[in-house]
Amino acid sequence: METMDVQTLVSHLKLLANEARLKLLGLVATQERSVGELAEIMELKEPTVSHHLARLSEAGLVSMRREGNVHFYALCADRLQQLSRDLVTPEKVTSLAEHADTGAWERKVLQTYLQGERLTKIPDVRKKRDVILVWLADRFEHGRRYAEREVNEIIGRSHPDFATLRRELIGARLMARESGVYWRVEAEESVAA
Amino acid sequence: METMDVQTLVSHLKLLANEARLKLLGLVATQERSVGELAEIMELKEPTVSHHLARLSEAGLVSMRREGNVHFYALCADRLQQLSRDLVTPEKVTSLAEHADTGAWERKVLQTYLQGERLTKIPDVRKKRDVILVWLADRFEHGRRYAEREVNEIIGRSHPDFATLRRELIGARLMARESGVYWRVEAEESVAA
DNA sequence: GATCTATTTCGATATCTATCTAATTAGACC
DNA sequence: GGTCTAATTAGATAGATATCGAAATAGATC
Repeated sequence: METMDVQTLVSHLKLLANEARLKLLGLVATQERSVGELAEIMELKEPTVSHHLARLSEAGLVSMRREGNVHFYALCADRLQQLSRDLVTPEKVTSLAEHADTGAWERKVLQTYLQGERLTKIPDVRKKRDVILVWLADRFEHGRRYAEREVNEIIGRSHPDFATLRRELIGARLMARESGVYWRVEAEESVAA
Repeated sequence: METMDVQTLVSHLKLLANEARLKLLGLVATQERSVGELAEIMELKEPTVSHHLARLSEAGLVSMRREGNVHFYALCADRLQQLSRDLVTPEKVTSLAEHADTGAWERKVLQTYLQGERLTKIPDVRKKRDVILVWLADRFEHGRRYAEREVNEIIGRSHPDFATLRRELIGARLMARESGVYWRVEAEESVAA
C-alpha cells in the first residue's frame, strides 16, 4: 500500500463510493451469505450482485467459499481496515499536486503581460504581479551589486514606471537595498513562490 | 459526524472518488489558488473547475476568499482530516446492514419449500435447511414438554421423514431431549440464526 | 447422460456525471 | 455608463457505470 498512484487511489475510492457495494460489505460482515441470499435481501438480481462481489473480491475485500454450487461470501475485515486507514490521508492528498505542472499558469501570465522584453501592463492582482516580478528579478544577476541608476535602466527596458516596479521588487523581497546599492535576493528568501 | 446515513456516506465518497477533485485538493493544500490558475494547471476549462470547487466547498473541504473578482480557494485541512478519519470505519460498514431486510431471503426459502403446512423437500444446503428448521421448531410451544410420539406426529404433518427432521432439530439446538422427553430451546441458545 | 439449480459471463440499456460551449453575473477601471 | 476580466450558471453532449435479461458454466442428483 505504501506508494499508491492516483489511478489506484481513485479506483479504490470508486469501489467504495457505491451504496450497493457498501451494503454488501455490511451484509457479509457478520456472517457469510450466498449470492442468491444477498440478491433477495437487496432486491437486486443475481448478475448485479455477482458483479459487485467480483469487484469487491478483486480488491481483496471479500472472500468466497463454495458449498456445492452455492458461493458463500464473507468480509475480509483486516483488508477493509487497512483500506479505510490508508485511503485518504492528508499527506497523500498533498502529494497529489507534486506531479502537476504548476508552472503552466505562470507561463500563461507571462505570455499575457509580456511582448518580448516589454511589459504591456502591471497586473492588479497580487499573484499575477508576483509572477511578473519574479521574471523581472531574473533580469538581475545573482551576487552582483547594482547602483539605483542601473536598476532603473534595466527595469525601464520593460516598463516606463521603473520606480513602482523597483519598490515592488523590494517589497516582494526579490531584491534588497542598502545605502543606495541594490542586489538580487536568493529565491528561498523571497516572498513570491 | 457521529451518525451518518448511507446516502451521506456514499455522496462523500463519490466526492473524493474523482481524480480532478483530488488533484484540486492537492493543489490548494499548500497555497491558495484562483479558478483560472487551477484551470490552467489542470488543463481543464474554468466552468469545470468551478463546478468541482463548488462541490468541494459544499462539503466544507475548501474555503474561498475574494480579491476583486478573482476567487482564491484554499484547503480546509482539518475538515479533510476529519473526513479521512471517519469515512470508512469498519464499524460503520457493519452498521450499514442493520436497516436491511435480512428476512426477505428467509421468507423466499419458506415460500419455495412450503405448500401450506406441507414441506415439499428437505433443502440440501445447510443455510436453507436451517431456515426450514427454525420454522419447524416454531410449531412447538416454548416451555411445554413433548413425548417422542407427539414430536413425530407434529413433524409428520409437514413431512414423512420425521426421524431425520427430529434429529436435525436436536443437532441445530432448536430442540433438546432428555430421557425420551423433548422441549423447545430458546432462540438465543440455538445454532441457526 | 439428463436435468435441475446457483452462479457467472455476455450484451444491451438506461442513468449518471464530467466536461464543454454559450450566456449571465459581478467587480474594477476608464 | 461602457468595457474588460474572472467566475459562475445553464444547457448540451459524450463517456462511464449500474442494472437487467439471456446465455453459458458448473456442481449435484437421479
